[in-house]
Order: sequence, then C-alpha cells, then structure tokens
Amino acid sequence: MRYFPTYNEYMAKIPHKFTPRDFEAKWQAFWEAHEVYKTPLISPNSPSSPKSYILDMFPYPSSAGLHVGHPEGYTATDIYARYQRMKGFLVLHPMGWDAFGLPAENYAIKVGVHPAKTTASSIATFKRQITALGFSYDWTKELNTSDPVYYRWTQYIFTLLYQKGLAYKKKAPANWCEKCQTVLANEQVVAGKCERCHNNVIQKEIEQWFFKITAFAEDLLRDLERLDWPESTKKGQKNWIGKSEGMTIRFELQDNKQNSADSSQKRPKFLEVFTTRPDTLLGVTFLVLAPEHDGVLSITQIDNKPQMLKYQDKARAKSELQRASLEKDKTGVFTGAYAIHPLTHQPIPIYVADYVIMGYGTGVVMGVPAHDPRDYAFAAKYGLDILPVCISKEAYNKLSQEKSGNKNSGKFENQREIISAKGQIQFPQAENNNKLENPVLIDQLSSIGFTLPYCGKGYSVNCGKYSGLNSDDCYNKISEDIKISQIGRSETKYKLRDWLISRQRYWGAPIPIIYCGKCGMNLVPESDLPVLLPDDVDFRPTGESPLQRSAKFHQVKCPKCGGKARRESDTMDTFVCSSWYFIAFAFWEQMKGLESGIKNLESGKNQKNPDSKFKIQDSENNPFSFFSKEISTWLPVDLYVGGAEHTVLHLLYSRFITKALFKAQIIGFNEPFLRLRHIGMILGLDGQKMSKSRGNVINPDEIVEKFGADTMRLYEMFMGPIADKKPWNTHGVEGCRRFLSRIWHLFTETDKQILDCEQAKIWELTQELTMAVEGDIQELKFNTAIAKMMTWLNAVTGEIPNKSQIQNPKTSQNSLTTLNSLKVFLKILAPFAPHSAEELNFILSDTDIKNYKSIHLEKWPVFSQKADSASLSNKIFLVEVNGRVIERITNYELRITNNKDETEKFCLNLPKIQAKLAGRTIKKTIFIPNKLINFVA
RNA sequence: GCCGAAGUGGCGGAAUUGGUAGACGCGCAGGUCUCAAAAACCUGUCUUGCUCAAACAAGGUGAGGGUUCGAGUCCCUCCUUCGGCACCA
Repeated sequence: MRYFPTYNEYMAKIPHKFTPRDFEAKWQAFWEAHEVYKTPLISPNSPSSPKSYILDMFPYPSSAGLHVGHPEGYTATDIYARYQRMKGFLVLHPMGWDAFGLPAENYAIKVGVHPAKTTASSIATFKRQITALGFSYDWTKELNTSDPVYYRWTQYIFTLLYQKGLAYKKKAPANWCEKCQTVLANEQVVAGKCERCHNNVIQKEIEQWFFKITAFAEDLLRDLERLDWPESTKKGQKNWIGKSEGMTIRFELQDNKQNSADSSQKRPKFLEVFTTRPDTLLGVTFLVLAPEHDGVLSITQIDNKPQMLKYQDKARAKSELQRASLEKDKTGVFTGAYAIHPLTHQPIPIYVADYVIMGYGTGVVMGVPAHDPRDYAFAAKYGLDILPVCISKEAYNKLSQEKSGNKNSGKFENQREIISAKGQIQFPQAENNNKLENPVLIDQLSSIGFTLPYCGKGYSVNCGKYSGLNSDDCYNKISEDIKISQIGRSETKYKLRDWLISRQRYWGAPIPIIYCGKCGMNLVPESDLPVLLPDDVDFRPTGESPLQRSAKFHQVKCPKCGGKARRESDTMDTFVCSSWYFIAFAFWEQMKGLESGIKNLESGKNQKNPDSKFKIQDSENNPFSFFSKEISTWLPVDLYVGGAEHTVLHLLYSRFITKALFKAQIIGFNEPFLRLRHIGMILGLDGQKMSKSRGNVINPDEIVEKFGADTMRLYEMFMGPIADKKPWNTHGVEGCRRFLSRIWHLFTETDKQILDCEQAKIWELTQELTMAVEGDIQELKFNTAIAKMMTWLNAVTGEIPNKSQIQNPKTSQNSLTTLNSLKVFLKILAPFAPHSAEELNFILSDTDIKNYKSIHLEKWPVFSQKADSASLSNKIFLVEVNGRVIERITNYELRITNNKDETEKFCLNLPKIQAKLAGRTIKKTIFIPNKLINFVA
C-alpha cells in the first residue's frame, strides 16, 4: 500500500524560499524519462490533427559554448511549441548541429586536435547547456551534418543536382595567396593581404564547382510574395537576386583592318551591351569593356597593346573587395578602336575600365555620361563628350518657355537638336542633315540650374525624331525601332550569380566525383556513397586541397572502366549541408535506426538492415522517397526562427535546394519556411556587441546557476521584442526572478481555506489573462505576454483576502474557486517557465509522482462562458471636448454606451463637461459605441 | 551612394493599429520588519505651475509643417542612430 501525503503535508514540505535549482533537474529528468516531448508518430487514421513544425536555425557548435544570444531564439520557439502542443497540434520541434566548417578546422590547426574531436566536445557542451534550459526538443531527432549518415545524403543531393544539370564545374576567380599556395575565403583576406603570411592576395582562375541557382532566379523572386517573412528580409533577397529589365543592343565595330593587338584571336564583328535605359541610347559617346572581357586584346590596336596588358595585370591583382572599395576613382585605357553607333552611325571610342564587371550583363557597357554618374566620372577624367538626351520635366518646361519667349517660334517639341560638351561633335540625328538645328547646350542647361549627370526620367532632347517624348514613350519607340532593325532585343538580367560550392578544405562533405584519364569526370555511384572523409589526412593548409594528401582517399578506381582514377579533392561549402537539414528532421530518428552508424559505412559495404525495406544501395531508394510520408506530413516548416545575419545566404540557398528537389519531383513543396521571424542581438551591459576582447560576454551557465533556467528564459523574453537588439541588464534578471518567487509564495503560502473559496474577480482576471496571453503568443510578443502575467499577479495578490477577512468561506464545487484560477494560471505560465509551473502543478495536484501527469501534456484552458460581458464592466468610456479627454467613466456607470442619444444626454449632464462647454455651442458630436464621445464646440 | 529598420521618462520598453501616452520591469525615494544590514513586502516616481497636500491646470512621444473632432500612430520636408548591399550599366 502506497502512502499518499495530504495536501497540507505537501505544503509543509515545500521549501519556504523559491529555490529553482532544487527542482529543475528533477523535472528535466522526468520529461526525458516519460518522453513528454516525443514527436507524435503520424497515424493514417488521424489525418485531421493539424501539424506544426517549429524550427530554430541550428547552431554552429563553437568551442566557446553557448552564448546568451542562442537561448533567446530557442526560448521563443520553445514557448511557441509548448503552446501549440497544448492547443492540440502535432508538433515537430527538433535540434541539431551545423558541424562542418572553417572555424572548427582553424581551431583544429591551432591546437593540433582533429576537428571531429573538437566538434564532438563542442556539441557535448552545447547539448548540456541547452538541456539545462529545459527546452522541449525531441532529442531522438538530433542530427549532425558531419556525421557520414547525414552527409551521405548531402552528397546524394549533389549527385541529383549534377544529373539535373544544376551542378557544373567552371573556372572562376578566387582569392589566392602565392606564398601559402592556397585559396582564401574573403574573411581571410585582410586589407588585400593574406592573414597568415601577409603576402599580397591575387585573383586566380581556378576550376570550381557551382550550383546553378540562377536557373531559379525568377521562381525565387516570385515566390517571396506568398511567404510570411519580415519585409526587410524579403527586400534583402529581392535585392540580392537583383532583377532588372532592359535591352541588349549590338554595336558594330568599325573596320580597322589588321591592326589588332592579338591577331591570333578572331576579332569580334560587334559588341553587345545591356542597358536598362535604351531611351538614353542617343547619349552614348563611348563603350567600355571589362578588363576580363575575352575580346579585349583582339579589339585593342597594336599601339595600345603594352598599356592594355599592364592594365589587365593591375586589374587582376585587385581583389573584388579592393575593386569595390576604390569606389569613385575611375581608371581605364583606350583600345584605339571604335564602334559604330547603331542609330547615328557615328564612330565612338571603345575603352577598357575596371568599373565594368564581367559577371553582370555582357561585360560591356554603353557609356552615357550625361545620365550615369560612373560614366560621367569616367568621361570627365578622360575628356570624353557628354551629351544630354534626357532632362527633367521642370527643366524641359523652363526651356520651352524660354524658347517661346525669346524666339516666339512656337513649341519646343519636334525639334531636331544636338548638343556637345565642347560644341564640336555633330551627330546626324536629323535624317537628311549632318547638323541639327537649335541644339540644347550644356551652358543652357546649367543656366537654368539643371546639372549633370541626371539619372531620373523626364523628356528627351537632342534625340532627333525621339526628341520631345517622355522617357517611357522614348524607351518604347527606340525599343521598337531596334527590334525591327534587329540590332537588339528585350532582356531580363539578374545580379544573382551561381553558387560557388567548392572549398579547398578538409572539414566538409567531400564532393562525390571521380576523374578518370579515359572516361573523364564521373559521379561516384550512389551505392558507393558516402564518400567518407579520410582520417589519415594532415589537414593543415600547405597549398593543395588537404584531401589530395590522403593516398587512400585520392587514388581510386574509375567506376566505369576500373582504371586508375582520382577523386575530387574539394569539399562542399557548409551552406550546402545546412540547406536541407530541415527536411532531414522529418525522418531522422528512423534514419539513425536504419543506418547503424559509421562502422558499417567504413567497412566499405553498407550493411543491409534485414528488417527494413529501405536499402541504401538501391539507387531508386533514397530517404526522400522512402520517407516521403514523413516529409509531406511535417514540411514545410511552419515557424522558423533565427538571426538576421542569415537574411540572404542560408535562406536563399535553402529555398534553392527545396525548389530543385521539388522540380525533380522528390518533394512535394517548393518553399521551405512559411513563416520566418528574426531574433535581435543581445548586447553586453555596456550596450556593445558581446565579445571576448571587450570582456562583456554574459555566460548563460552562470545565469542558470545563479537564478535558475526559468528566470533566464523569462528574462530573455521580457527584455523586449524578439526582433530588436537589446542590452543585457542583470537587475532585469533579478526582476524576473522576483516575479517567479512571488508566484511561488502566492501558491505555497495561501491558506487552503482561501484557495477553496469562490473568487469571481480572480477567475475573471485569469480568464482575461488567458485570452490576452494567447494572442501575444501567436504573434510571438512574449515581452507583453509576461508583462500581462505580472499585472495579473499584482492584481490577484491584492484580491486574496486574509484568513481573518473571510466571513463565510464558500467551499463550493464551483469552478470559480481561487484554486482553480491558480491552476489555470499555471497552464498559462507553463510554456514560459516550464519547471516552476510543473513543480507548482505537482504540488497542487495532490498526487504521487508515479501517477503524476505533466502539465505540459495538458490542454490550453478554454472557458465555457465568455469573458466579454464581464470585462466590459471595467472598460473605461471617454468623454471628450474638442478631442481632449475631460472625464472617464466606466461602462458600468453608464450602462448604455451603445446608444448615442442617451449617452449624449448622460454626458452633457456631467458637471465637468458642463463647465467646459459653458458659453459654447456644440457644432458636432462624435460617438463611438463603448469607446468615447467627443463634443466639438 | 542605394535599400531597410528605428527615434517615446534616469534605463529596457508598453499603447487594443487613429481614440486614457508612459502598461510591465529596472533604477531611484520614502516606509514596514530588524539591534543593524540584506532579503521580502508596501507606497510614490513624465515635466511645469498653484499648493503642506490633495485636487486642478498647462505642456509633453527626434525637429518643422500638414490631414483629422482627435496623431506616438497617417502624409510631406529635414535631422540622428543602427543594420544590409555596394561601380549590377
């Protein structure tokens, strides 16, 4: 026979003080033992239960351990996940590790320990710290991107993209250090020098792997519309994709006989430019090629060759960052060659300048100095002609007036005019004439205060038959003419460039490719995946890809002919690993069960699991199809929370991989994250970004140790809106601890007689609180939700009577007892402070721990009667005169707030209102039922 | 330079989306308890004026203008701070 202590006996045992450390670990163990947060299995007979996939951006497990910034997002999703479970949703809320990457490798190089080891210990630390905060993750889903069981499928995705023509290899410039003989990431280039040896970093063309994300540019742009994401993030993605619509226009080269600097190469007959402003075509006075343009040398005239070669070398030596940072200082070299303007047929000089980038458009730009600041700066520096062909509406009107005033010669439009910076150039824009009449000159423009360059739209001038048109009409007219004469076409360009995924590094997923002298480049057969990272590698950087130094890894047989072959030695960008992990969570515990680990994989043969239909040798069978039911059940992610620093790359890459898998009909959804919210950074006490060097880092372990996990959680949520950045304040933490402590005392020190007593007011407050908190949780406004709970506590504390004050204690069975109110409150508190709510609920439940049911498995409170009518009685009705509040009355006093006439009568009788209105006549009365009445006098 | 977010007490921040500005917390001040302190609890706390005080009145959300019966909230101009992109033709 078990002994069950009575409620009062329990009360006697409760520690008088609130000491969360006494019970937090206990409940964490309880939750784990009872699988309280286990992801529900999807059952075919309950298809109506709605699912909710709530995901954090998984962390990179650094050796520094958890940072106070991490728990901010994790607490937010945890509250939301717990709330969703209480609302009856099937919830998937997993956690994993973004374990590959450069920092681990660099750290490993520094301390001489293998990155697998350092990563494993970092993960252990992270997991311990995360667990201490009592998050409701289902740890059976835990995944690690550096686990072969995981990266096998990263490699599978590579294979798939390769087969679909979305992965390809090409030469691309990379930061290269000659002395270290290695490729450097942008972060490793400090002021143009290698951070290790301080040698100059140059741009070197290297064969690298790319994913063809540009194939999805339009989809990636269009589908943003239907996502519930912060507008700023959407905008960031839009800008990154950088769609612009314009025209590609052909400029014939002037025939220069055999003067080409490089006669070995065929000289192009024409150059194509891309422009978004074809309406300024007549303002073109030169062309500019990017230094890397492959036509540069064949176009350059012999006399200009030495200078050109020097310039190309110089451009190559500049990193992209440097090139950008040089900003406005334009440099360039004349090729000596000329192109023919497609409309005027006049020769225009061709230059090479590094302000033109090869990677965008055609690598050739039409120079319109009057209407582009860069072209203007370039023209000014090299003395090129500047021809205004578009002026603002105001300038146009002014000139019109001047003309008609001076010459009395009618309208400004239909003129055929020309202008030159120096008054020398003559463009035959007039069809039958070499000269135009009445050119609009720069002097004229400056006299009316119109300055160049002018980039806006307006009206065309000096444009022959196009003069006088507004910019849009001019665009259309020129566009039409160009298309008819077949010298150009409409085109859409994107800034987005293909995703470079090659890394000449060790700590990443190997790219599953084999090169054979006979058969060329081949995929590793799917049955041979994963291509395991060798552990006999000296991963320290010495020049080549580290994997090349592992003979075991490097030398293989060709999968086709069986001859000698070598493996691809580059690894994949870690962003590849993190761009599908949200899918893996859907089936990960099953996956881990099926693939019984690294040992089998390393033996070279993948062991079949006899109990499963899932055979990883089978190329038709991959987890995406084998677990398609799990994937289609859980995905896409319903709420995704993480830092704003991933605004562009991670989110865009994940969207791309999702779309690629969707297009390959491997998954049934084409957007991974339906709702996205960011978390703001937590700053140090000094309001600065936390960093070791500043010494202002707050360690979450210390906070948990000192105040308990629930206080930590509450404080991080109470600081402010999750998206804002906000400074840490230790006094604020104490305030949250005090709040929990006050709850503790309310629950443990209130007499049982009082608890059993009916308290309608407390019940009403609790009912209002429930609805208010629920609304806030849905919008992730946890700061105000907590504030409302504090307000509730203040009010309830005031409502609890002393024992002596109770005249006739009604120990009713009515639901309106204080005890019931408190129990409801605990459910509201539970998502925020899960340990304290659990402990207090346990105490109130008056049961043995063996029979105890966790509060986190309870349903969110619902009320039989609505609180509306009750709360209305407390609502304040405003009486205003001329929009100023004069009197506040409760609806209870007024009773009739939805009737205008009666309310008006009542309010006009109020003494204060009469005083205000004395001697005035009411012009107007504004009445809003249940809110206010305003007398305008 | 372009794009984005934001400016509210001594501080972090609220404000039903056009309707009581400053909720809630911190800090500070006063008090209760105590030999004392800490803790805990209670009270007060935008500014100014008149006041012992209460009450009352006026002003007040970066600056200036506008719309409105009514603006922290909407519109225009400007200033400041932070974040992202950066020669994208």
